Amino acid sequence: MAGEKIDRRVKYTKMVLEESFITLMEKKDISKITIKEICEKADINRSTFYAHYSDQYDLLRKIENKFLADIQAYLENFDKKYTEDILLITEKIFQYIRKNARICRLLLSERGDFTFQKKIMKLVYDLIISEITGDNKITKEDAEYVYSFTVSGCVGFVQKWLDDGMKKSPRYMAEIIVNLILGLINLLKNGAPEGQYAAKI
Amino acid sequence: MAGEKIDRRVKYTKMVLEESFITLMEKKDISKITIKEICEKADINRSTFYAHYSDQYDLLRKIENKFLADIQAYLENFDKKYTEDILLITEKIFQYIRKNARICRLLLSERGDFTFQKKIMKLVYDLIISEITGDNKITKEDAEYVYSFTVSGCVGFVQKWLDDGMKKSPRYMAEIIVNLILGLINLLKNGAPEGQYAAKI
DNA sequence: CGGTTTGTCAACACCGTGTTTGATAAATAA
DNA sequence: TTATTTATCAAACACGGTGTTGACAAACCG
Repeated sequence: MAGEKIDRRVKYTKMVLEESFITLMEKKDISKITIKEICEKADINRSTFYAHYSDQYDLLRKIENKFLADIQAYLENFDKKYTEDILLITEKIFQYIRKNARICRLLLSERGDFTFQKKIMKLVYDLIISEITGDNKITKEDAEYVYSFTVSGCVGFVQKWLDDGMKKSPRYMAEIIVNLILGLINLLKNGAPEGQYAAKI
Repeated sequence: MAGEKIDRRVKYTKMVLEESFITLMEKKDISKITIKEICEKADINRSTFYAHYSDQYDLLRKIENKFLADIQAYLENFDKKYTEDILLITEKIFQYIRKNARICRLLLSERGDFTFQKKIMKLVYDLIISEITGDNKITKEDAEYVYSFTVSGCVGFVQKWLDDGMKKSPRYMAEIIVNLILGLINLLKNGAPEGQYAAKI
C-alpha cells in the first residue's frame, strides 16, 4: 500500500487523462463523453487509456477514490491538533471545499454521484460525531434512520452552498450545520421537544 | 393537455419499450444498456424507438416525468379529504412507495438520479409543510439552507427504507420523519434548544 | 553501461448508432 | 363499409466509437 514507485510515463499519462476528463466533465454529462475525445484532448493513444481504465466511469471512480483519500489524509492531519472543537473542524472542511472548488464542484455538486457523496459525508460526520457522543453510542432503534437522514441532509446542504457560488463564509455554514446536527442528536435522545408531534397522533 | 386520444399502437410500443428498459435497469447500469438491446427484448424495431425517444436517457426522463405526475395526482386526490393530518398524509406516501415498489426501487433508490429525487421530495415536503406553517413563511436567512438539508435528508431517509427491504411499517417511518421535520422547524424558529452549540463558539 | 521489463502507439476488425427508404398493416374518420 | 391517415417494420446505409493486436521505444535495475 505504501508508495510503490510508479513509472514516470504512467504518472504523466494518468495526469493528462484525468485533467482532460475533468475539463470535459465541466462542459457536458459523462454519458456524452467518449474515450476517443478524452484521449485526443490529452494527446494519448486510446489503447493506453485502456491499459489504465476500463471506461469513463472507471476513470471517474478512480478520481473519486483519490479525492476520498485526500480528504481522509486532511482530516487525520487535522484532528490531532483541534480534536475538541467541532465547530472549528467543520469550518475547516468548508474551507477545504472552497480551496478545492474545481474538483468539489464536479464530485459534490448535483451532477456528482450521490452514493459517493454520502460516503464522504459519513466519513466527516463520523469523525465529528464521535467527539460529541464519545462511546455513548445511541442504540435507539430509529437511530440508523436518523443517521441516514442526517448524512444525506449534509450532502444537500453542501450542494446548496456550491450551487450558490459559495457566497456564505465557511464559518457561517459550519455554524448552521453544527446547530442542525446537535439539534437532531438532541431530538433523538430526548424525543420531540414540546410534544408537538405526539399531540397530533 | 387533456387526454388527446393516442393511437393504440403507440401505447403498446411505449409500454413494451418501458417495460423492457426497466427490466434491464434492474440488472445493470443505464450506461451499459444499448438501444439495440432494449428493442430486441421488447421486439420493437430500432427505428420505431427513435420515433419516440432520442436515447436511453430520454426514455428514463420520460418515465420519471410520468412517475412525478402520478405522485402529484395521488396527492391532489388525497389532500382534500385528510388535509389536516400531516402524519396520515406522510403515512400514505410511504404506503404509495411500497405499493409501487418496483418503479420506486428504480427511481428513488441509490441508483436513481438525486436531482429527480429531490424534486419529488420538494413536492411532498411543500405540501406537508404548508399545513404547519400556513402563510407564516420562515424568512430567516438560513431557512433555505435548512430547507435543502431537510429535502435531501428525506431522500436519504426513504433510500434507507428501500435498501432495508421496507421492513418497517409506513406508519413507523412516518412517525420518525414527521418528528424530525417538526424538530427542525422548531430549531429554526427558536434556535438551539439548550445553548449547547452557542457555548462551543 | 547493457539486458530486461513495461508503457505507449498505430492499425485492425467489430459493433452499435442514427437515419432513410418504401412496403405493409393497423387505426381512425366519414 | 370504404377511404384516408398514420405507425411500424425490414433493409440498407455511412459513420464513429470500441476494444484488442503485435511492434517499438522509453524507463528501470543490476
